[in-house]
Formats: sequence, structure tokens, C-alpha cells
Amino acid sequence: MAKRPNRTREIAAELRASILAGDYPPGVPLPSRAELTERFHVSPMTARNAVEILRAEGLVELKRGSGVYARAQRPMLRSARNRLSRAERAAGRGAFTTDAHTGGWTPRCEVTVRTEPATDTLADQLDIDPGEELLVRDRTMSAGFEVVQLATSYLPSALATPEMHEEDSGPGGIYARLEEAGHELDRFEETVRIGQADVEEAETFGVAAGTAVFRLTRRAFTTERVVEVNNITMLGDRFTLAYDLPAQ
Amino acid sequence: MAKRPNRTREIAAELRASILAGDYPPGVPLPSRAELTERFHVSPMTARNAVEILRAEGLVELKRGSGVYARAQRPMLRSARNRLSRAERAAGRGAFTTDAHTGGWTPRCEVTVRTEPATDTLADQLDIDPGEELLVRDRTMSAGFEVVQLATSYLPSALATPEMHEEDSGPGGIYARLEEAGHELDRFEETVRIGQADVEEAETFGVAAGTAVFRLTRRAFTTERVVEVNNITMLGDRFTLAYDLPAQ
DNA sequence: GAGTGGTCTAGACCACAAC
DNA sequence: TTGTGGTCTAGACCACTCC
Repeated sequence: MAKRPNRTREIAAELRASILAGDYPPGVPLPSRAELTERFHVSPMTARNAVEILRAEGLVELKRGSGVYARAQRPMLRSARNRLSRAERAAGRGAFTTDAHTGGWTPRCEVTVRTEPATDTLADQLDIDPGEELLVRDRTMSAGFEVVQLATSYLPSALATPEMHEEDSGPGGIYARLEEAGHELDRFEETVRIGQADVEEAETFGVAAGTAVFRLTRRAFTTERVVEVNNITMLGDRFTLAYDLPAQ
Repeated sequence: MAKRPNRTREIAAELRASILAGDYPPGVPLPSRAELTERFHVSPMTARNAVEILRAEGLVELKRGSGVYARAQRPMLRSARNRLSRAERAAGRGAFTTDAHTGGWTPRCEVTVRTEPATDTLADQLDIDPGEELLVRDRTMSAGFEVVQLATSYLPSALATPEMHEEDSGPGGIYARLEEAGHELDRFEETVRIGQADVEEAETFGVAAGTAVFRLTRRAFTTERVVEVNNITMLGDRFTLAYDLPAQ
């Protein structure tokens, strides 16, 4: 099982060191397959596989017909522990906006809104009956020029106000609207898994299929009931999630 | 950038479907490289790459000289939201033991203890002076027969009691010992990132290098100070992390 | 010893980007 | 048109496991 040193990994290691040393600023391609083949005296397949290792690590981006480029630096966004606080909502910021601001990014968000009947899974998560109508808000969130997060929010239509059907649900987002409507939020529950970007997500994020992503499911509760389920996909190497836990 | 269908992916997809259909129970190898070459009329390299895709997805395990095997089912452990509660400590269970019990696993834990001076990073995290002596507890945790989690805990030696230097620090672990010594825990702070298993970790976990892992850093606080830093590496596809967040 | 996966060779054709 | 990465071929030798 143990991986022994081999040519492929040696080449990858050398390229990796060069990249981290800053030898390949944006716009400067890494050596081409032909160059690597000659320089390291290996076959094209070996050269390619070495580059493939770096791609899997998220260090480089391969552009057909153009070349291999080091990916932009990765100053991580930080999903701060106060991201869901009422204070932030009161300040008119949604959770993602809060994150982006904290990280010094320019947040951008595209929303599409629709309604659809609850699947069994969603009905279970929302503690409602399958088929009940849901308000669905699909969001594509960017920081700077990069898409870094996708989120789909499900809310029982019975709880929705007219603003929530708008693409811009107003300052503080739908959580703020919910509270205005008398549904005072009590707590959130988040579960975090590691997933792999599927082909569609990969295209949206501009990374290779299979790249590691966070798959986060957040449920929002009032003291009475579940009011929202939010399925979030976050580019793995762009986020550090932070949580505070009381010792009780 | 978009990946088009190709032979390699087609073969991977077919094998993936077979695996998920349960065609390869433990002990039954997938078709060998030679078999795939013949059955799909492709070159050995293509056959190999197809299997490599499944390996990267964590679906199969490759054993040199033996064959390719579907990995054990993945009933996820669940890092429960009450994992750090005082109630659990009072019941004599540490956090990992709590997780494993919740998931119906038999937990096992190997510990080595040592002391070492604080690095700059650790000193910063613990809010102490660099070089101050730390008690270091290295833990390798298994569920069933599989290693699923590695953790290294750092505690200022000044806070350590004799029991903490033992491999078995007693019921409830060092958090319970800390509280007995008068350091009442107030809160924990956890940060979560996605990482890739390095060669050493990969060998310990029995997976390929580069497999996605959770990298979690937990800091334990009293009302006065930071008392512990714990760096945890968890096999990505074995855990779902769960957190509760008050709306405040 | 037979068969497996681990790695590599030395080519090839293609779609695409840049010029 | 030239060069790039994307994919594939049809072999090869090795270390290893299993019998």
C-alpha cells in the first residue's frame, strides 16, 4: 500500500516547490507536457500524471490549448462564528455577506426563486408532509471574481412572505424577514460533510470534477418548529469553518 | 475545462454502479486490469485509470498482488453535538468514545505521551510564551478495525496533573482531569478545514495519499485562559460533523 | 509460479487556444 | 498554423500476494 518514491511524484514535487516559490505568477504557464518530457527524460504520460497530481491538489488549473497555470493564492474566507448572529442580521447583512466582509472580499450573489413540492427527504428535515409546497431559493455566491459557494434554501411556502419571493429578499435576508413575520429564530443546526464536486458544480466553481467541497446542511429552528433547510456547497480550499461550543 | 464523456469514465461509471449494486462484497475483488482490458477492449493504462477514479472517490481499495476491493460500507460516524458536554464527561466518556458509542462502534484508542517546547504557532494558539513546556498526547483512534481519527493534544505542562502523563488519563479524559484540578471549562472553539492525507497519514488510515480529510483544531477555554489545543485529523468519508448554533 | 496492481515507455490522434 | 492539454494504445518490467 505504501507509495514509494517514483518519477511521477518527483516531478510533481519539483513543480510544486516552484509554484510555492512563486515562479509561476498569474498568466505564466508551467512547462508544457513536451518540455517536461524532455527536461525530465520521461514519457508524455508520466509528465502528464505529474501535473495531474498538482491538479488534484488544487494547485494548478489546466487550460486546454493554452497551458497549465498556478491557481490564484488561496487567502481563505472564514465562516466566522458570529455569522448567524442577530446583531449581524440587524446590521442588514446576511451570513455570506458577513463572511465575505470579514475576509475583505466583494461579495456577489445571484438568486433564482421558485416553488416546488417537498421531497420525502426535505419533508423529513422540515418536519412537514411530503408534497407540501416549498419556496426554493437557489443562490450562487462569489467572492471577487470566483464562485465559491452554492446554496439552496427550502422554506415551507406557508411561512413565506411576499418579499421572500423576490430575488432580493432585503437587508438581513430571509432570516430577518422571518423574524419580522413573528417567527423568532431560536437556534440553527449545522451538519458538515466532505463531498466531491460533481461535473456541474465543478464547472460552476471552475475546478476539476471530484475536487473536495464542504457539504453543509443548516436547519433553522424557532422554538416551535423547523422553518428552513439550507443545503450549502462550499469550495473546500476556500473556507475555514469556525464554531463556538459552550462547555455547558 | 468541461470533462467530456470518455472510455475511462464510462468504465469507471459501470464499475461504480456494480459496486453500489453490491456486486463486490468484502473479499471479492473487482475485475483485474487484464480482465478489464479484454472486456472493454481498452489498453491497460485506460483500465487502470478507470479504477484510479474509483480509488480517488474512496470507493475501492487497491491491494498490490491481490486485487481491487470495494471499501467497507460507510455508515458514518457522527460527531454529535453533545460530544463535549459535561454530562458525557461525568458519564466517564471522552469525546471520541461518545461518538463511537453513538454510532454503534467499538472504539479503540492508542496513546503516546511526551513533553516538548511550544512552537511559535502553538504558543500563539495557547497564548503562552514560545518554548514553554507542553504536555503532548498523541492519539490514534479506531472504530472497529479501522483507524479513522488522529489527534494531537497540547497542554501547558504547568496545568498538567500526574494522571495526564499516563497513557490512560482516566474516565472522561483530560478534560475531566482539568475540571477536577479546578480549571472549569467554559467553552470550546473549533475550526474546520478540508485537507489531504499526507503519505504518513494515508498509510495509517489505509487510504491513498491525497484522500480528503477533515482538519479540525479545537481550543479549550476556561473563563481565564486557553488550556488546551487539539489538532485532529479525521477520515473525510467517515464523519459528519454536527454543530448547534444559538440564534442569540 | 501465476496473477495482481504500480509504474513507465514512446509513440498517436483529437479539440482547442493563441497567433 | 502551431502548440497546448485530453485521451488512448500496446506493449514492458517490477514488487508483491496467493497458491
